[in-house]
Amino acid sequence: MLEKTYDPAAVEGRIFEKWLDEGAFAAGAGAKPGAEPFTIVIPPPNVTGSLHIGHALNNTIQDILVRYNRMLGKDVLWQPGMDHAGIATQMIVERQLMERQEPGRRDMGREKFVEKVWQWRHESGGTIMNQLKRLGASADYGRERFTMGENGAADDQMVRAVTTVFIELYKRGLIYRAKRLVNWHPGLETAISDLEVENIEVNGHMWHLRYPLADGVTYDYPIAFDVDGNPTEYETRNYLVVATTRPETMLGDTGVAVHPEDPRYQGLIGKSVMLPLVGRRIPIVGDEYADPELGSGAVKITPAHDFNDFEVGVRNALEQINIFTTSGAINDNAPEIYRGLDRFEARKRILDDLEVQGVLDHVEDKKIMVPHDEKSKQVVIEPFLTDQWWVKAEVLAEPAKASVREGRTRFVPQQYENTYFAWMDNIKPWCISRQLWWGHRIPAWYGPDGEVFVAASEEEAAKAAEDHYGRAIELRRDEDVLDTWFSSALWPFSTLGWPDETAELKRYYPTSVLVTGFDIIFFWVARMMMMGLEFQETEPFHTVYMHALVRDEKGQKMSKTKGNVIDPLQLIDEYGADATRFTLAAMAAQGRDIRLAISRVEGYRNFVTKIWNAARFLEMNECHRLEGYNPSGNQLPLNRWIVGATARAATEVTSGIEQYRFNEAASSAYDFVWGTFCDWFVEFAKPIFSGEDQEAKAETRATAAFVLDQILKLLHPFMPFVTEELWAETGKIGPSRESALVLAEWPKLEGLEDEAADNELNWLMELISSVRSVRTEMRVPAGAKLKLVAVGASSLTETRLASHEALIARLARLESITIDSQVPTSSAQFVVGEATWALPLSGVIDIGVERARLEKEVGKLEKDIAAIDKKLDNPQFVSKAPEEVIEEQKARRDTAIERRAKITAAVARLGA
RNA sequence: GGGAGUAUAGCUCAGCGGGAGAGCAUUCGCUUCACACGCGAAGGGUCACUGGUUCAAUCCCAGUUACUCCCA
Repeated sequence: MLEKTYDPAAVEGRIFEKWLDEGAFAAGAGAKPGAEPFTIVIPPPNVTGSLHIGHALNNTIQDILVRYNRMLGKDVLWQPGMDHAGIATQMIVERQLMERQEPGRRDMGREKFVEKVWQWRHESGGTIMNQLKRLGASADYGRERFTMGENGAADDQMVRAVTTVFIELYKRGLIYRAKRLVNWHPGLETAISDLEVENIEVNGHMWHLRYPLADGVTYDYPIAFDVDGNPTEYETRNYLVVATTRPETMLGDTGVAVHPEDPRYQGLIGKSVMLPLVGRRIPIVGDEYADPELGSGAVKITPAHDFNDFEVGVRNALEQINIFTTSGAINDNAPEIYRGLDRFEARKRILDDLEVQGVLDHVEDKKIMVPHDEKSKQVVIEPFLTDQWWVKAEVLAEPAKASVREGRTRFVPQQYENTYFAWMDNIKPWCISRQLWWGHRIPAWYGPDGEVFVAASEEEAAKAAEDHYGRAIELRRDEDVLDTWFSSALWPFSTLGWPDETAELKRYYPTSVLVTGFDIIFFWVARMMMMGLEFQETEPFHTVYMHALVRDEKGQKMSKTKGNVIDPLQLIDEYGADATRFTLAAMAAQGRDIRLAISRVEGYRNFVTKIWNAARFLEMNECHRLEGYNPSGNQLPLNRWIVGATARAATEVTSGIEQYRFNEAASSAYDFVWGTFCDWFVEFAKPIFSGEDQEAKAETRATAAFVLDQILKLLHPFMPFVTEELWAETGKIGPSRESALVLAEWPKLEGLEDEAADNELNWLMELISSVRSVRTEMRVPAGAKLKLVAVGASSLTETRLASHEALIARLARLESITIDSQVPTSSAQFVVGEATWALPLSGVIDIGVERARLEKEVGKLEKDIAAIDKKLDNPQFVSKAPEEVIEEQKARRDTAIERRAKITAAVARLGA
């Protein structure tokens, strides 16, 4: 006997262990012979991460797809794993060393430090994998991969994959080394990706500075204008005003740009200014980058510290002078008094000095966008000129764009293709080197003259160097590591064994679908597409499903600082994994963010309990599965109806999942299970179970057990735990189960619909609902049993009444049901089908209330009829609308008129 | 500045050209032999606004307003 309520906490762990023990998640488990493969690679979570609500949604959707396809009998692989998160992991271990007051990274040296990080990875990294298990994710954990491999050794397959790709791309001229501006993190002292930079609007200033013209040059600057904007008055100036939001960078200025068409400054192009504080003579150049409308129209150019200035510098052959150290202090390229000052301290000092020297013209307040480190949002990112390794993403992007344009990879929802193209069309060279110790070390060695040798090992590099120099020579390995995403981009094939030609690679690549959030479309999709096409010649996935962002109830992004984070593990603890998953699935409408409300989770927890109790009820009534039960062989309309309804539900759930409309699949299942099976079928079955008709009882029991089986299957992808538990419980009696539910066959129900049975049961439900409704409106005490009189009943209705009398009496709380030609006096009346039904309520009925109730309905019918008449009276409608629409309108009109007549008669019968 | 999205019941959201829906909340009733995490019933909407297309618009198109996100 099942417990009264389902206790997820007591069941989930045990069920999960069982699945693992049975190898239910292993690649190919339960696959039919000759089955086609279905593959999903997990978007690798970060080894330092823990499960947040976005992961919960992402993995719930993957698991729904995986479990569904597994039940279809496909050869399913869900490949799990994590990435090594270069920066985050290194930071965690460094912080840990500090807390333990152990020697820091630089004190212990690279080798020892990396060892420490590995130790951390094995001891405390990857908690998220266990958290995914709590969610019920059915990935093939035996195949878990890590972007750094088992230990990072050169011969580890995951490391070889990265090395091979690097060397190949280098050979193909798609990787190169160059000195360019990068986004520099002065705290971590490494380059970071543009995608790790967040531009934040802050209150800043625009400082206008007077740069004195060299060689005694002067010019006339307009200071007054007529109505047409033509200058009427000039003053003679021996300086040029430039505007800047970052005055400290002036130490690195190597030019001033004005627009070549700007009449104010045209004559100054080719002349020079003397840079204040520094005393450097720098040229005035004409460049369209200078916007005459912005600021003074003249702009200082600091090629080494601004992305736009860098371009201007290249165009005009300006010098690049770096004035910062790697930690963001002023370096030796600046005048001595500023050296060693932090960049913010330097700004203050420089402003003071400029003011003293009369260089500061004026200051205005301005909202400015400042690049910040997107994780901490505290550190200001610095454009910084360094030697880095780059991938020609603009070349790799071409085939990746073609794949989507030509439909070999499609996005669901499709509108995300725009985002993809927008980014791909403007893709910039990808900086792949990072000044870290944790990561794939770049396989490049340098000779004493700076000659580069890219090779798979030190031996190979040494050999190449010997060939080059004609003698053995000492090489120095590149200190840097690769961007974590460089290795993640290989994930769809590196996890399958590449560069070795494994059976898995052959079988499971390309994968089927990538499930991810739109916020990381560039990280994942674009890079995996580029690498997949370059190294496997095939797109890594045919479908990219982009799911929504989970927000809080008010629509705000969840964040720790706002304190509005909903922890999925807490939800699982409180409501169970099934309710948590079902909520996320039910709210995952395409192209729309999810505003997660706890009340929804609670509601779906109730749904889990409801299913549990329905199963419990069946168990109590000996509804056991029957060997050889044939759902199309049912005799009773009730049973013929419910199996048909089950088939409809199965079709809806199936098509919902197939179309990535998870909310539709979930709500179809919910409506069927609660609204049809529990609310009606089970209620209808009760009198049969307690009745004497043994044949009807046997058929209904078997049908109930059959339908419950289908329900468990249909819900399994959404609620794996409770369904598996019930599958086991209901498997204890009757024919033995062929497998656990996780490997059971997805429902294939065809030819079970029966229109006659549907009509009969729909009539029955309408009749019962009508009685209940009238009872409530007439304020009949719930306990009171009424008489029901049918007037004007057809023979079909009489037959139906006869066969369902006990049932109707029970569910509508009736004392008797009779057929008469007259409506008894003092009756409440209603119409179902062709008949008028009366509930004699003498002494109870308030004629006024009853009249009002009926007249309200007449009024509603009048309105409906008028609306339909308006359509039918319109010749345009009759001539242009499709035939079936016209027929439908006519039919609706007829039934409404008929009904109106009956209710009007009922009103008349109430008398005066 | 460029791009995308969203406005439907008190709240959170479905609704894919012909009769406005769900869950939660609200109100009323219920020791109905699975379930109060329940049962039954009810109230509640100018489908943001203005035009257009169409025989017909919550739905398609254009514009307006408000909000959200992405990119600069």
